[in-house]
Parts: sequence; structure tokens; C-alpha cells
Amino acid sequence: MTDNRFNPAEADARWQRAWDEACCFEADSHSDKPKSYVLEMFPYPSGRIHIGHVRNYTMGDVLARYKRMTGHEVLHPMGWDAFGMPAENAAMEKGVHPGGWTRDNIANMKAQLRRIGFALDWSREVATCDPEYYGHEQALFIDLYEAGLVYRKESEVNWDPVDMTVLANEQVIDGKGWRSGAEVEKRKLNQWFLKITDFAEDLLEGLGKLDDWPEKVRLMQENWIGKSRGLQFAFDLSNGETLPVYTTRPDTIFGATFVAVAPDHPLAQAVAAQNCDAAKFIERCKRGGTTAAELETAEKLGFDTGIGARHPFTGENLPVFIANFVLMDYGTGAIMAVPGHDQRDFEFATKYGLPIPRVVAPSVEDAGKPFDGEAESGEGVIVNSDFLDGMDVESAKREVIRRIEGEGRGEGKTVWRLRDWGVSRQRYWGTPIPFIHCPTCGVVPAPKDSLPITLPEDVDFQTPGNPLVRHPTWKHVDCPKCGGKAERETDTLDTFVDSSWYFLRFASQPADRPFDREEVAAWLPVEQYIGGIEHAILHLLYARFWTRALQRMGHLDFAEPFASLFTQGMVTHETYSREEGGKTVYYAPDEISREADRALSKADGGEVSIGRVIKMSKSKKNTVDPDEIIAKYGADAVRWFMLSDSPPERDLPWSEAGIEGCWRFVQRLWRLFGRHERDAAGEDKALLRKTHQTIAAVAEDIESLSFNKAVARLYELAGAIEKAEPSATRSEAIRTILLLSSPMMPHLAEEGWAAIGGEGLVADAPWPAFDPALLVEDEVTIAVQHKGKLRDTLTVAKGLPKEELETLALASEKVQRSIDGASVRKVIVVPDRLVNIVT
RNA sequence: GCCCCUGUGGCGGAAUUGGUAGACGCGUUCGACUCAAAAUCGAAUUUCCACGGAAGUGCCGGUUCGAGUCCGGCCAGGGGCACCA
Repeated sequence: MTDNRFNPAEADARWQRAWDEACCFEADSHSDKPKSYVLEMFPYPSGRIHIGHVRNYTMGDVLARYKRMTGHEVLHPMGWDAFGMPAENAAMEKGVHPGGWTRDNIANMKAQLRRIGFALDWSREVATCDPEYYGHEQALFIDLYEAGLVYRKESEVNWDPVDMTVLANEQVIDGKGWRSGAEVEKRKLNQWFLKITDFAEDLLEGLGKLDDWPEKVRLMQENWIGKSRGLQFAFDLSNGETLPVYTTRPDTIFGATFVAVAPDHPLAQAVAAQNCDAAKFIERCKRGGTTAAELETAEKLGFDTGIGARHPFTGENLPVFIANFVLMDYGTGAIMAVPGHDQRDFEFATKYGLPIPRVVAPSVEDAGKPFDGEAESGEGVIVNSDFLDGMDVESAKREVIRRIEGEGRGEGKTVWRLRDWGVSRQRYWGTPIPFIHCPTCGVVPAPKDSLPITLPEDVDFQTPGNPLVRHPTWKHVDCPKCGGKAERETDTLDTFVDSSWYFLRFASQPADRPFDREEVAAWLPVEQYIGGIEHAILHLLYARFWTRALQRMGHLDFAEPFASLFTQGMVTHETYSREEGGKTVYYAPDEISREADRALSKADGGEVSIGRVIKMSKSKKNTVDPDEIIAKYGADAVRWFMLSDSPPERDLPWSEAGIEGCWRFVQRLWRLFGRHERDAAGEDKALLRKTHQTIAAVAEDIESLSFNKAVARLYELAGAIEKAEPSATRSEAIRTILLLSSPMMPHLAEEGWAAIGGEGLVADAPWPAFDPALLVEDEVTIAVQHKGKLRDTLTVAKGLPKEELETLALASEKVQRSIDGASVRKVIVVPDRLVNIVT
């Protein structure tokens, strides 16, 4: 070794080329080796890789490289979630075509990913905006339609009357279009839906078997699916009609003091038709916020319709209100309100002076106990409720359902929060929905041999509205059924459809169909899926649904696409800001010089205050650019940083000092490799033991994705090697640490491997074996406690009998001083661990 | 408002799952090398202390020979949410 510094600027690219030329990371579907599918959520091609991607993909990369070393055939692919709004926004703002913009971004980001040295199989790269990909998606969509899982229904959208476009919720700001500023209207459109509710029970039940998913994600999905058991029954109304309501608390039926319907309930609409005050009230309800937090704090409002509802048991007349807190799309859109035992009903009743009777109490004696300013929704015993008195909540629920069913007024019913998945988007840059509207035949699927239905290239984004609707020729086709003049569907698919099956296409890419069932079965389910928590619900639920739908249609023979899921934390950074002219101005990390406990502006030397460590964002200017730091420190130091210190599920605070430390360790390892001697002789028992312990521990840490612990082990081994005298053991330890660190710092490892005369590429080398006999120490340190406090430690042979340990412990001078002549009542001995003396 | 998670040195975090709290890294301090700097190497680094010890894992209590770990109640920070009857 001539140069004593590792030079990533030169070495990184050289090894990246070597891996490419050897096609190291191309997965062979027909290999005899056990298969391992490691997948990270594919990125949206925004134009730049950000540091969060680097962390996500580094984790997957370490696991993929480790799996290769342990004899697996690894599939580790990458692609692009390439449809979506930002491309259309760019088209409107910069006048570029969404396709060209997207493809340029992909090229940039792919080059960035290559510079980080990821072991990816680029031969399987997929971009969802490729007609080849979305053509297969169209075929699958038609299959789903034929399986009865696709339907159309009217549904409300946010309509921007100036931009003539439908807005996503995030594009509506204070009721106005984000771009045009125009007041957003609610419009009803005929839209396409997927019957995810068909699988509600199955999706819920499946969560119970996903043992290797974070509990948190399973819980979020469970809440989202939201199964509830309750009672649906009808009130007789004073106007002669009946009103079906749904309740999860039939046990509290004697506490109902009013009935409420949603503002968009047919009954409310009917009242509004004859009463302008009611119509005005309904209008008022439609404004107002949409988020849960806003609505929770919003005042409960109601409008008394003057209609009465007859209580099924007491015959009492209950007023019927239109209320802003009742939702049309849950249950029946109407409720029986029990103010004593539901907080929303309580607030409403308080405001409108309605009675609040108690029907559940801690005990029978508490039947007359007043409420303490809020509803009581907990368990208890039923009171003031005629035939239910004295029952517990659960028995009372059953009894009310039994009676109502017996009278034929209603039935026990399961209701789900989960709603069908609306997949229509009135946009250009998405997968065209492969259907044709014929005036005579109605909605007809496009013939499969006409797929892919590609997007027209000649479109402009300067005119408001959907370019597909405006296009002079694109939508005009003949009906595949009758041959008459017809029109294509101009809606495109939600991009969550694209990401609901990309992991199948990675595994198998036949030209004539979406995937091959056998080949997919060879790779899936994905062994380890890694991505952000932000996809905990929608993407992961949709992918689970899509997989089940394909299974039902016989395309697949498994239901769960991802065996194990890991959600990684964010990369954060401290913020730098100061008050300038009355407002807060943020500074980027490269605009300040950071000292021990303060930060100074590079521009004027003034002190800048150091703010909280938060998620990197452009507005706070606390971002770092992966390209810049890779250029400065090399890919391996950056990868090492991504894995160090913070547990992967937690946030990782980026710091300049931290990356400097990683850079130093890269060089430290490099110097260590230089001490490797091919013909060194002699044994070093302690180092040998440490080396084998590290092999076992690092393997375990990588398999459990505890990269921070693996990193700490490697630091320890490096320290031990540095302290050791030259020996055959030491040279072997150096070779071992090189191999153990290679999944994390592959460029450095290759360079070192060549230097110590290793054969071939480290990328193809096997993970070192360890001797289990060397994992156990033959000497152990025993803690000696007196009354639970540490007094002394003893170093003894492992496996020493209890009696001997006790004798040794009592012989300790320090222990005797602590006991100070008191009589020993009890001695607890845990072999190889501790002795605790109780006096 | 509801649901969930997390609180350990100056900082990121370890802790064999109830058995020596603070591994490892960062930072800081001192020292070596150097004309000097960088790089590198060595030592120290929870707090207080009479150098014998004492206290200490957000706070208060409990279980236990023994609690960062288990239980109960608070406090703080973070995340999710579709007013879900």
C-alpha cells in the first residue's frame, strides 16, 4: 500500500463501475439459492434525492449486501413512482412537458443513487409512467372490473372554477384554490371506485398475522378500517316517514333525548326545500374546516326541523335536528343522541337546553348522580332504563338488539369506517382508465389488445382544464362493442394504484402480461420492506388490498405482499435563525460557522441563535444536499453516518461534527487494513475471541436492523485490533473487520480487499464464519452487592458453583466493611452474574 | 377532543429483557508528535465529595433480596386522526 489515505473521490466511481461490469447485483429468478427480496419504497422523481432517501436506501442496501454474503439470491430493485401532480405543476409553471420533466429527473436521481454505491438491480428498473408499465396496469384494472371489484358512482370533489380543475384536499387552503385563489365549489362527478370494503374483514384479520410489522402501523390500519358492532333501527317520524339510525350504544337507548341527521341527509334536504332558514343553516355547515382537530373544537350547531321522532320503547316524542357534527357517509347519516354518554351529544344538548338524563352509573346507588360537566362514556351499570336496569353495558346492548329485532324495527349490524377507494383523478399525468363511453352500449372496457392506451404527447398546460378532455382527437374512438362513435374515459388513475403492484413487476417482467405467477411466487412476499411512516395507512393498505384482489382472481397465491415492514425515522438538523427587521430569518448550515456552543453568520460575523433539531425542510433552510456531502466525504462516510448512533426507527440528527467523525473512521479502518500481513505468525487468544464475538453480534444486529449497534461493535473491534500486537490472529481480524464492514462501506472494503490480496470482489465474498465455542468467556466478572448496592466485583472462572461464589463474596474486605458485623440473613447468588448479601 | 409513542451524562444513544447504569460515537479538557498547523496517538470526561463514600435513568408512589426495565398515578415532548355515534 503506497498511499496512506483512502481517496473516495477516485475509488468510489471505480468500484461502482466494477460492480456494474460484473453484473453483481442482477437477481437470478432461477437460482437454487434461498431467495431474499429486500425492498425500499420507490421514490417520486422530484428531481433530487434527499437525505431521507439516502437513509432509507442505505438501510436496505446493508441488508441486501449482507444477505448476498450469507448465501442468498437477493432481489434488490429500484424504480420510480413517476406519475403525479408535481409534473403537471412544473408543466404549468415552466412550460415543460410532464414526461420530459419526469424523465430528466429520473436520470438525475439515478445518477445520484449510483454515486452512493447501492447494490441495486438496475436491469429491473421500472417507471410507472412508462406505457409498458401502465399498459399492464390497465389490463389488471379491466380484470378487476370483470371480477366485480370496480364500479362507478357519484361523488363530491373540490372544484376550482377558475382553473377548471379538481383539487386535492391539500390544494384547498381556507376554502380557496391554492393557485387561482378562487372560492372552491363542491361538485358531484361520476367517478371510479375500487371495492376495498369487500375485503374489510379480511384486511383487518390479516393484520393479526403480520407479526413483523410495527405494532403502531397495525394499530393505525385497524383504526382506519374501524369495525364497529351496533344496532340499526328506524324511528317513526311525526310526518309519517321513518328514519333509520345507527348506534354503537344501544344500551343507552333510554337516555336518547333527541335525534340528529347530517346536513346532507335526504331528510335535511327535504326540510331545506321548504324552509330557507334550514337551507341557510346547511350552507353554513358546508363551510368550516375539514380536519379532525378543527372540527373537534368547532362549536356544535343544530337546526330544529320541527319534526318529532317516536322513541321505540317509551313512546316519547324526540325533536329531530339537523346537526353539523353528524356525518352522512358513516352509518345511516342519522343518530339517536344520548347526551349523558356521548361528549358531542352532551355539548349539543347543553347548548340547546335539552335534557341530559343518566342511564349508565358506576353503581345502582348512583342513579341520580349529576354529571361533572362532561359525558360519561365508560363502563357501568344501566339505570333509569326500565327493563335494562341493573344490567352491565354488554348485556344491555344484546338485550336491546334482541328486542328491536323481535319487533322487526331493526337489526344488529356491523359498520365499517373504511370506505371504497376512489381512484378517479381528473388529470393528465396518470394512467388512463381503460374504458370507453358509448351512447348505445354504455361503459365498455377497452379491448385488451388495444392496450396500452397511451397518453397523447401534444398537450398544453397553459389553458385551464384537463388536457385529455380538450385534446382534439385523443378521446374520440369507435365503440369496441357496436362500432359506433364513442369517447374514451378522460379520468386517470390515482397514483396509489401504480404503487399497489410495482413490487410484483420488479419480481417478474414478461412482455405480454403484468407478471408471471410462478416467478412472483419465487420471490414474494417481500422479505423486508423499508419506508417512511407517512405511508402507514394508504399505500400499505391499498397494496394489501390489491394483492388480495389479485389472489381472488387467481393471479397470485398469497394475500400479504410484505412479510416484514420497517418504518425508518427522519433525518433532522438544528436550525439557525435570527430576528431581522421584525421577522425570523433562517440560515442554511453552510451560511454559518458553528462553534462549540454558538453559531456565527459567515456573511457578517453576527451571532445566530441555534434552534431546535427538526425535520429537514426547505422553509427552515436546515437541509443538507447528499451530492455535496458525498463529494466532500465520499459515499462510505455518508452511509456510515446514516447507520450510526440513532436507532433506525428514530430520528437521526445530522451534524457536521458527526460526519467528520465518520470520515475519520473511514481513514482509521484504511490504516488498519494497511497493517494486514499475509504471513504473520502467532496467536492472540483475546483478539480471536473478540473477533468471533463481533462476527456473531454484527450478523444479529444487521438481521434485526439494529445498525447503530452493529456500528458500535465494529468500533470496538477496531479498537481491539489497534491495541493488539502483530500476529496471525491480528491479520485475520483485519480481514474479518473488512468483511463485516463491507455491507456498510462497500467502496472502502473493495479497495482494502484488493490491497490485502483478497480474491475477486468483496461484493461476492462470503460472510465470515464464527466458532460458537469462542463466543463464551471463560472468566466472568461477578457483582457483589450488599443490600442491593454494589460493594465489590470479583473476577472468577465461569460456572463457579453458588457456594464458592458466596464464600468468595463474603471474604471480600469491602463487603465485610459494608456489613460491619451485622448478621447475614440471606444471600442471593445468581451464577456468573452476582451475589447479593442481605443483612 | 380521541388514539398511539417516547423521556437515561453537554449531545446521539448502550444495557444479555428484573441482576455491575452510562458500551460505542460526538463534543470538551489535558498531554505527546510538530518551528507551527493539519492529521495522528495517549489520558480524562454522570453529579457531589471530607477520596471512606453518597446520590443518580422526567416526577410521586408500589412490587422485589435487587427496578432504566414490572405495576399505579402524574408531568413533559412527539406523532396519527375521516366529529365514526
